[in-house]
Amino acid sequence: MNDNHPSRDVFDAIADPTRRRLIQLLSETAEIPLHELTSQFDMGRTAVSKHLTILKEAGLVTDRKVGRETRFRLNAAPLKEIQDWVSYYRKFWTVNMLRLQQLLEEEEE
Amino acid sequence: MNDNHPSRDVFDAIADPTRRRLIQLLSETAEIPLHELTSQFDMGRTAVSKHLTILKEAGLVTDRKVGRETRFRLNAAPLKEIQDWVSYYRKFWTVNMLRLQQLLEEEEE
DNA sequence: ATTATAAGACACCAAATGGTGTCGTGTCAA
DNA sequence: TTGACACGACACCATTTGGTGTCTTATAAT
Repeated sequence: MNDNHPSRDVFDAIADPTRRRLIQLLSETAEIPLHELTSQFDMGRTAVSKHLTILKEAGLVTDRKVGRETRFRLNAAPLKEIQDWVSYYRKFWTVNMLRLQQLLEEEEE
Repeated sequence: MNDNHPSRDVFDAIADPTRRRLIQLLSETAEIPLHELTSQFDMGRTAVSKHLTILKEAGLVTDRKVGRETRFRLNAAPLKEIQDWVSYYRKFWTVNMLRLQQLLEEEEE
């Protein structure tokens, strides 16, 4: 069970807009070959492939060879970590905390 | 009302673990001066200050000068964008979609 | 008045990032 | 069997990133 994948931070993986768009595309179809994904972007196959590698390292996509194609699929499970993280801060924006804190501070002075 | 801040992508801002820890620290106290934040990290003041600048550009923190200190505070509101984004993918991990898709595919072949 | 503290503004640097182009190979089609 | 296609593996490059150190200035403390 050796890993082989250098294991990426999921936060890091979703930081790039191209990778978020890849995730979006992969969520729309069960399985998509590289060349088909590439045609959706203004960049070469190599670049798209690199982004997919990063997503793979974060566990967000898996791939398999079918004939001469490499087909990619989404595995959204690691995104749970993002939701867990962000949900903690929800209480800080539901009320307008910034305004609240400012008022509290003006009083204390 | 000109911006002045180059406006950062929130996804980009939270990609760095140091910045996430800063957000964590700022969520625990209403307002913290730079030197106090710096003491929590294994890096110089300049580095921490740079991270805070990035968070500021993303709108996640605000700062104000008090005496010789610069005090920082959290503004979690922009994190809503993260939650909105990730919540869309929740349906993909609630069921074990990966396994499900694999099964569907084995059938179709 | 002198000294210590807090922090902004730089200049600097190594490593990572996000792209490119090319070459070689396996696979499908004519 | 010949050619086109899909892709991995590189080598390469400019820019960004994430850190450093130094200098200067404003403020606070003694």
